[in-house]
Amino acid sequence: MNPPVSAPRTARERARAELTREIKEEARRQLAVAGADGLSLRAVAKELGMVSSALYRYYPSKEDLLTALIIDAYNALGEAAETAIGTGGGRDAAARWLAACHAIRAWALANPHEYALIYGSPVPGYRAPEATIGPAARTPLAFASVLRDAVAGGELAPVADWRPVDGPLAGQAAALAEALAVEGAPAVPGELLVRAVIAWTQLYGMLSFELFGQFVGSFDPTDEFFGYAAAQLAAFAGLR
Amino acid sequence: MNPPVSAPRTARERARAELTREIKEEARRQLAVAGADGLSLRAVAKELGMVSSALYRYYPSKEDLLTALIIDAYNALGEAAETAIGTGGGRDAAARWLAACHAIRAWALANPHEYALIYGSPVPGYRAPEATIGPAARTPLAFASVLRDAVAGGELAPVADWRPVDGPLAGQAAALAEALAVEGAPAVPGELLVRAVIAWTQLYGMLSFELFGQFVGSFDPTDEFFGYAAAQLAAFAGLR
DNA sequence: TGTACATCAGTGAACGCGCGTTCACTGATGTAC
DNA sequence: TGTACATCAGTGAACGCGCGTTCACTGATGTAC
Repeated sequence: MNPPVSAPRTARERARAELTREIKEEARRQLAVAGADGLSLRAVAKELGMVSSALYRYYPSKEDLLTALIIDAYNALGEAAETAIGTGGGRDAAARWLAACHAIRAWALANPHEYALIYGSPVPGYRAPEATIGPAARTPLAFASVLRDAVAGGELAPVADWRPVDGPLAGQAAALAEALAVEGAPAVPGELLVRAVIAWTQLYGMLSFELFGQFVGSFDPTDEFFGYAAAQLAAFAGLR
Repeated sequence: MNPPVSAPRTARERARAELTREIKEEARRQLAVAGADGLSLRAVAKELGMVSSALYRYYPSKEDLLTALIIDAYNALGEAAETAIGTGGGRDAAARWLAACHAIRAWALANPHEYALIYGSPVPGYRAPEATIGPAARTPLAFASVLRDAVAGGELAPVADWRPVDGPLAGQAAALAEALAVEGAPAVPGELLVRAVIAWTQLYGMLSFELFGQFVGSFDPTDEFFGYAAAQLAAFAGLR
């Protein structure tokens, strides 16, 4: 009946873990209403029935609380992408890629301020610490796994309008391919990577336009356009 | 030797016009350093050797000053795009489209905070007034003029990987085509519009990634990638 | 051209607000013997 | 099991700051006669 060793044991430790979480959740709630600039330690404390100075037992500064929110947002988005992509299960690479695109959009629409926190204009004066790098990489790595599977499974169609990737760009692509390489899996060609990153940036361009209101008066609501563009760009990248 | 009637005549009017401009320029300078949230009327006034309440003779509120900056930013970007596109002059549609893409990137890199002001996450609590709509439309309208010229000049290549545009998306595209129609010019097909907007969003996705630091560790510096992607997407849209 | 009045720019003080963070403290929880 | 001490959570007051905006005012500029 012993709890796992890593779990908190004493009442104090349990209370601390819980409050650390509750503070973060209340902060996230305020973020959703007022955006990153509207986040106020005093307001968070008041909502939790504490005095503002008490928060400093849990987060050494406002910046640390913000970092925790950013890491959570990256992880939530990354998890959504990973879940949508799954392990394959009979679906082809294009279907998995598209599922990730739609999952990312769904998450962004449900959490617009968290999306803005990680993909919008940087919070002035905030410098992302190293701890955010891993979580930030989850979504791109999930996409990369689809590319690897597509290469391994021969699920790539010859792409039209081909322009050779050469010069410095070829070098960058090769370096990126190496960084994404996985033991035992065939390497992802640099050209495919470049096209995939193009599709990836298009995805975020659409999302930012939709969330930040740039589509008002053209493709608004954006559902159809999004679906069309995502499918078209998966094909553009060569996935089938 | 009379000055034009619309020009300010009295010393008072001249001083007012000049200070209105100087306030805006000092505000822009602070924007460039600290971002939209760092913009402070008191700091602007201090820098100009005035007292903060004096600004209210020129802008009724901080929001109005921000609106002026936003309008200026849209106009500056629109003008850069229009200049790059020009009136044709022997260049084909793809070349003009690409020139606009590169001009927009150059402007964005030179004015990152102004770019963030108009294309980044919305300033919390700020609601863009109607006066921003016209300036905001300049850049998309400039792109649209290239599409019209391409249609008129038969400069469209058949696009590969074609997916039919139908359902609600076709309706939106048709409505947009109508809104962009110009007396005497052939209509822009909805399918072309959809593809062009895809290319357009990809452009801003790349720019936001580059400016907000998401390319660090992959395609950074981004010059080559940008050039490749822009050319590839102009072809994707069917421009040649 | 000169004078009387109206208009307007800019001042300086003040209002009322909210913020992040520090610090000495009290009282509860946990630990060692 | 009971006691003495150490650890830690949370309090409340305070510091020092900057913000947008209002308002009664003075003095300069412009205008009508």
